[in-house]
Formats: sequence, structure tokens, C-alpha cells
Amino acid sequence: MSRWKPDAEGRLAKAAITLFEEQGYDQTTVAEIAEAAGLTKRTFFRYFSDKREVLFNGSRELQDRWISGIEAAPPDATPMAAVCAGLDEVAELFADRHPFARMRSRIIAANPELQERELIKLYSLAGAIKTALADRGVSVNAAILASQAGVTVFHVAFARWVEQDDPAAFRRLMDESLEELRSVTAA
Amino acid sequence: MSRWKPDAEGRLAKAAITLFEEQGYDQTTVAEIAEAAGLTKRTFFRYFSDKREVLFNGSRELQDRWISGIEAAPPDATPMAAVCAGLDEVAELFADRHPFARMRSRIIAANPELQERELIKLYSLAGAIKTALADRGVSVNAAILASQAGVTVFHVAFARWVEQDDPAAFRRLMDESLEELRSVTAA
DNA sequence: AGATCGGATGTCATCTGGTGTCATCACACT
DNA sequence: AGTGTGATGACACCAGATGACATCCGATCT
Repeated sequence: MSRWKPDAEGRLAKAAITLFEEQGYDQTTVAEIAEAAGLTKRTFFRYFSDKREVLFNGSRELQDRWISGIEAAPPDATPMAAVCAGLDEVAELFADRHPFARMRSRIIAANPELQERELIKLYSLAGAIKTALADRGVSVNAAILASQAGVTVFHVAFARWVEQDDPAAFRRLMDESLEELRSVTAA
Repeated sequence: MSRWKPDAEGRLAKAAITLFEEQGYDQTTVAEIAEAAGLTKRTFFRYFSDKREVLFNGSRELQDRWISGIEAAPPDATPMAAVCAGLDEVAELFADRHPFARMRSRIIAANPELQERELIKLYSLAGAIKTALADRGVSVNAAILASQAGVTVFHVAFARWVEQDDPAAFRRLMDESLEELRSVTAA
């Protein structure tokens, strides 16, 4: 028997989401979350740099998946094709998380601070994708635009995915969004 | 002679930028800013909903300009053409603000909180553009993608503009960014 | 076995952003 | 002159965030 109960980080994240759902993000204090997880406020801030961050635990995994999809794409794939290879990986990642994604989206949609955090996560995701593309020899300018386009497609499709009822529709929604982006930007 | 010196808001904004430049954003407290403007902390928060907001005074003007450009576009213009009409207006707005834009960008680039705020401003700008397009009869999906694409082009071009030395290059940089987006997304 | 070390946690103090509340006082209007 | 209004100041207070230091278990070494 170890001195402390295991997985402090996971307990904090779970307690946080539960409390946010029950009583709202603003009405939940960090001290409350920590107490619900059997820890202290100070410990919460050791695991999460701020209160918002507890809702963005998965963003690293999302980024890693996307990047690995890009790296696995054939060397002669166009930049956008490589980005789409990443989208395939990402769609898989979310396959069994539709209910959770919905709940989380509701919490975030209700709070501007959390929307800000979500946007900067997406932006830094785009930055990582840009780098991965540049590593494949894509020019900096093309890498920036392709990564931004890819993240926009993901973001739009994700929003549609959580709004409807078919958990398996994510990949299709991404294809549709990309097609709409193409048709709208075509000269 | 009125009871108070005029333009409290402007004085606060000016004092804030000066202090941010001199000693950094984090190292500057709201009380300091208020004192430098001859006011109190409480009054600062009457004009700006939070400390970050003092750097985003102009975002409303940007949005209004862009929207009015869209509304003035010929009724049969494509969605993207309407968005570009907005970009023309916007480029004009920034014509004589290159030094200021540079300074402001430096402050924001040095602070993640401020980048978050910048991103959500751009996102809400896209939302307003989407609505303006929908008012022209554009379908919701197309409006979303066209507005996102337009804001991405603006954002990328703006970043390039403040990094180089020609204050008049903004419009050209926007055209180039749009062209790169087109070529990268083309199927 | 005993000593030692390191990492995870708790305790305490403090700073600062942000808000609620009420008082104040010049100015405008009647 | 009286009255109201709106911008500001004064004060108290909460909660997020951070730094410094203590604690204590378990692992590792000798």
C-alpha cells in the first residue's frame, strides 16, 4: 500500500468535470475540486498550470496522433494530403468518445475563458502540424496555410459532430468540411 | 473646467501600453496603470472588463470595417469575393498604424494570455463575418468556411506585415496569403 | 538492518485580478 | 434653490495563482 492513492491527476480531472457539470465552471473553486479528489489546492496547481487546463488533458494525445499520421503519409503526398492522413488518425481517436466530447463541449461553450483556451490549443496544434510539414520539405508559407486549413476543417467538423447523434460520422463530416472549404476558396 | 480630466478610457489605454512596453505585461499591475492615468483600479475595470481587454480596443472598429466592406460588395459576388471586399477596407484601416501594430504585436507575442484573447477576438470576428455572409443569402456551411478562411488569410498576412518594413505591403501580403491558401487546398 | 535520498504531498503566506457596495460631488435640468 | 444623474473614489472581499518550506513514505545503497 503506497503512501498516496494512485493517479492524483486523473482523480482531479474526473472530479473537476463532474463538478463543472453539476454546478458550472465559475461556481466551482479549485479548492472544491481538490477536496473532492482528496487533495489540496496546491497539489491541483502542481498537476495543472491553471484551472482551465484540467479540461485540456487530451490535447497532447490529439496532437501526437495527428503528427504521427502526417509522418506516416507517403513522402510524395501533397501537404494537404498529409494533413488529411493526420485527420484519419484523429477520427479514430475520437471514435468511442462521443458522449464525453459532448459533455466537454457543453462546458466549454458556456464559458468564454474556456473557449479562449480551446482556441489557443488549436492554434498551437496548427503550429506543430506546420513544423511536421516543414520537416517533410514543404515550404514555410505552404505549411502555415495547410496546417491552418486542416485545423479549421477539424474544428468545424468537430463542432458538427458533437451537435448530431451519430458517433461514427466524424470522418464523413471532416470530408464534407474540407470539400466546402475547397469549393468556397476556389478562384 | 469639468470635475474630471477628459478621456479616461484613452488615458488608461495609453498608460497601459506604455507600461507594458517598459516593464512587461505581467510585471504591470492594474493599480499601476490606473495610477499612471490618475484614476483608481476600480475605474479601470469600469472601462475594461479585464486587464487584457485594454489592448483590444480597436477590434470593434476592425470588425465594423470588414462587415461594411462585405455589405458594400455587389450582390452577385461570390462569398469569398465579398470577404475580400472586406479585406480591402481593413487594409485601408491599418495603412498608417504600422509602428503601433508592431509594438502591440510584440507585447502580445510575449504573453500567452494575450494570444488567447487575440485568438478569440479573431474567432468572434469570423462569427460576425459569417452572419454578414448569411445575410447575403450564403448558406450557413459556406458562410462558416468562407469567414474562417478570410480570417486566416488576414491573420497570416498581418503577422507577415508586422515582421517586415513596408507599411504599404499589407494588401499585397493578403493577396499572396489567399493565393497560397487556394493553391494548398486545391484538390 | 540502518542510513540516506528523492519525490509527492501538505501548510502557510502572499500577491493580484476581479467584483460588489456605498459615498461623493460636479453638472444639468427644472 | 432643489433634485437627479453619472463618473469616480474608497473599502472590503473572494478566488486564482505562486513561492517557501515541512513532512513522510518508499526505494536504494551499504
